[in-house]
Amino acid sequence: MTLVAAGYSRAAMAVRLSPRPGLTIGLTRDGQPVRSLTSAVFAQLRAEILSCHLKPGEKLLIAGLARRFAVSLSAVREALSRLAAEDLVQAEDQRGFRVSPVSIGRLRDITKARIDIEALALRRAIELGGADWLAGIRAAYRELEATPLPQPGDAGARFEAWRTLHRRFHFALVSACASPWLLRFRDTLYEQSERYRFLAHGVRPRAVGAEHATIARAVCDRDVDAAVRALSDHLALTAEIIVESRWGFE
Amino acid sequence: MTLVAAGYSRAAMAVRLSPRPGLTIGLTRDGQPVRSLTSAVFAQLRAEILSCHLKPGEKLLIAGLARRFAVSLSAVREALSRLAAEDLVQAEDQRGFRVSPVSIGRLRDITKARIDIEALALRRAIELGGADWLAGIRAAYRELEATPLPQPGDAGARFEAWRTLHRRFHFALVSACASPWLLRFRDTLYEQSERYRFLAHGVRPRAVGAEHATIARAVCDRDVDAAVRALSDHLALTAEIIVESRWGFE
DNA sequence: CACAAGCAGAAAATCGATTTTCGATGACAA
DNA sequence: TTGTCATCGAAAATCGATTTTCTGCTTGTG
Repeated sequence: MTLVAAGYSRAAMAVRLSPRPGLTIGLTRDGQPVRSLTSAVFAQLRAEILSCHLKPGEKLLIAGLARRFAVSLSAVREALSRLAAEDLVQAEDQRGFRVSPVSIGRLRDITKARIDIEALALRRAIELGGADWLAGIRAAYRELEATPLPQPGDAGARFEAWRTLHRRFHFALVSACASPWLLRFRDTLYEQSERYRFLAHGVRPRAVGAEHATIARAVCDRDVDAAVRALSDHLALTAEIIVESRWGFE
Repeated sequence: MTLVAAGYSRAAMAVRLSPRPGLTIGLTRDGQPVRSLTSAVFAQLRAEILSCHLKPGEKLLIAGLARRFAVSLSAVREALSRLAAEDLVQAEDQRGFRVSPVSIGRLRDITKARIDIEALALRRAIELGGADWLAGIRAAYRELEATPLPQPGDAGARFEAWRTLHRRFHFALVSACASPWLLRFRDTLYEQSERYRFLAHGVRPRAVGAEHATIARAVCDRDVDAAVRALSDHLALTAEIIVESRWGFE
């Protein structure tokens, strides 16, 4: 029966994915459930890199990861290849993989490019977005506001919760931009900066809420220039704070 | 001895790479020689997709490709994963890979995003570029001019030669932009449009040379607005022609 | 001492056998 | 007829054994 068969498939996948230590069944970035071991490994590694659990520059031993996740070498290799494509890890033929390094220079580049590209996307979104888009922004903003900013030393879950809402708010702003490619690039850069954001988390008090409010207000007023300016300032300030913090790697 | 050992390595790699039918030792995009089978397969597939030898939408059977290149399944899988990251192929868990489809909508998106991003990069390049940069542009322009535009029906090699120079000219324009991320995104989009360019090659006579000249002149005059305008027009016109051509896939 | 060559263990890359999933086809009941 | 469900070959995914390459250490030499 299809239902039972499908049920069985899901169950089988759960059986295959879940009992592996350190591997949790998650969702891909487009909200699809993970349907293969490789994707699960990919997601797990990605999360660990973004949260700097795997440190910038760290060598990634394929055999070690395979043992840790209880999967085969190929699964790990493929996951690493995919991460390399987003520049979260770097690959060199015959020499394996390592977590992409971080540096002030890279952060500056990411930030500048991000400001430019977010601006492009935001302009288009303001031009094209309808009432539902604005409603989405307001909802995302309210949710974000309602969630306490995680304090340094907070448990991972608390941090994750805020992080998800923050991501969602920023995505809501540009979601009406109607250009898959711009959104994709924006997403790549957002992800890149997430790692840096983590490194400098909580080093300096800051009125993030007010900044978000300014952006949201300008967008809702459809004031393109003010919105772009507010967003740019927001991103630039984040980068500044991170640079100031002089984090532990480099 | 180190030297002999190194020589031996290279020879061994050549032995391993070259006798495979349909697989040629090439260079990676950063000019490094290909040092692994996987990279060779990646490069080969990429070339075949860009030249539409592998048709948009076509299913890519892993086993078939592995047989064709005389390599293992894993090598092909990994190559395909990498291609998926650039959106030259699409992957779906448990369902394999296919060449990314083409469509008017996608072309429009690629073109719009490309115009925006090339403009960003060009502005920065004009701002930062020195004499060597200008010299590079002039050299690339002269070389491109000296090469006859390939006619429809021309041999692949002729086509490839022009294509390489064209790529090099456009890259020269923005090469001084000093932002790895912008350049990377630009490159991705250039590559994407190459496939479309191929589909509509030669459908309508056009003064490409003059367009390139206009761009080069404005850039050499450091006239930012004129340069950006000329480049945008150039890209937009290309897209228009392709759309007009109503190519055979969709 | 500085430097080349040789060697051994570690790690990456490759392979093809095995397992799992997909998808088309046909049987059967409502 | 229409919609389920079982079946079966094809294709994808996974695995771990094998081969190749790298890397650090040791030894020998000028």
